Amino acid sequence: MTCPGDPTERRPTIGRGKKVRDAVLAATLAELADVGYAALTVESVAGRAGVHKTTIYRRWPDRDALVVDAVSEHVRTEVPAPDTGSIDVDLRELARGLVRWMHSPIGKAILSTMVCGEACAPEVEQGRRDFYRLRFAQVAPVIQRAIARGELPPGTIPSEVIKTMAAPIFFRMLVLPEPIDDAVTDRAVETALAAARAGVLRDRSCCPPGE
Amino acid sequence: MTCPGDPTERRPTIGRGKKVRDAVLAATLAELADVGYAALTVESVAGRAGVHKTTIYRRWPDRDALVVDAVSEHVRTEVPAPDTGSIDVDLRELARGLVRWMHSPIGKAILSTMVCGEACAPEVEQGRRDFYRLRFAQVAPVIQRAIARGELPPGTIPSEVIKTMAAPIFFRMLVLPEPIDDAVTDRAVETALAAARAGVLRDRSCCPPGE
DNA sequence: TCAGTATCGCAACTGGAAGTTGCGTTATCT
DNA sequence: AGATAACGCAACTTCCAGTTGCGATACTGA
Repeated sequence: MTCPGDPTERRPTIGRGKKVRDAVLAATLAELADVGYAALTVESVAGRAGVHKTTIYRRWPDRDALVVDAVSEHVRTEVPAPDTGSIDVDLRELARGLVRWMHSPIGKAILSTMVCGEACAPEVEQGRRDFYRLRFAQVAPVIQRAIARGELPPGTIPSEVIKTMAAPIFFRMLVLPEPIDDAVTDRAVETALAAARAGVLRDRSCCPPGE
Repeated sequence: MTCPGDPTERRPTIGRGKKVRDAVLAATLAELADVGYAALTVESVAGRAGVHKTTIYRRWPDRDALVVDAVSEHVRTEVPAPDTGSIDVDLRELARGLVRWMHSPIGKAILSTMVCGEACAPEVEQGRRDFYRLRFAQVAPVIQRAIARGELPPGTIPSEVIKTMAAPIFFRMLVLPEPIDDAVTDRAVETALAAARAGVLRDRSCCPPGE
């Protein structure tokens, strides 16, 4: 039984270990972006990483754990929250960033992992919830500032504005699927703003419908 | 070489054949609803249908063809287009119907088939496009009548209204995922209506922004 | 009713990928 | 330089997709 800080403890990944780990995780992301979550095989990842299959299984218990590990490294990336003083400009910038991210290799890798419906590993499920919760929290200040400036009605729920903006983009990317151009992106932004300004996205439990 | 109508031709599925086919397709839908598309195995379907695996492979070339066949039978179902004289009521009825369908066994079966990201068989891909195109076409008259009544601005694109209403529901069901209650459903409807009334969902190539 | 034929059940097979095990080899740290 | 942790390798098991050959069975048409 070794505890953290125990002088007799050997760190599990040192030197060569770290290089292998990085190579495998990078290869996993590349495979995810190329063939998607369903078609990803451990042997392909091993080949791409220049590593033997056994090495992967010694570090990660199974395929899902590997994917979760590879993805979660890039899940905590900071997304810049724009602050131009105009909610129209800020929200459009967020939407364009979302679309760019969706088409990037890492974005595609994460998406293909996280859109497995209900039938995915519990770790993936939990990771997905954390991911979106974090993302919404990161960009909520953009909406809060707009409310403070009086651009959006008081009581507007920031996460609802973000979701309303993001929903049509995800819908076209994952469900339909249709190409996403600037017109689609702008329409998503304007839809979210129109709904927010109409008071649809307010918390109704605290504020009476003062229409 | 037999041609259709050739008197020497034997119909491929008669008598016993039809019962087997129905049992297998029903079992496929049940399995889809239970475990989803990714985890569906031909042997499970065979067991549930009380049929041998070989029988399935003799009638359908592979797993995907079986799923497509099972699903496509239920894809052409008519969805009633409400006509109460009020777009608010009509659209809310459409949204509630969508949510009910999503939670039904057949709805879950179809959804789990159609949300496989980019990595699904071309037949599934094509079936998905046809499915949504048909659905949008079926309910477009609801929007068109609202435009004719003056409830929505002229030039409003019916399919855009439907997509804007449906997107948040799919988003919460498939991406987040969050439970979908009446508040979420109503908010999706009001968002679509607010955007339509603000002129966001009009065809901009034909009508100048008469704001 | 009865023969003919299509369909089905069954068992045994190939092939690919997940995941495991034992052992020899290499790189890293002290 | 030597001990040791990490890696490479090969050989397995298991599961499922998909195939094949043959014997059994149920439907059809006369």
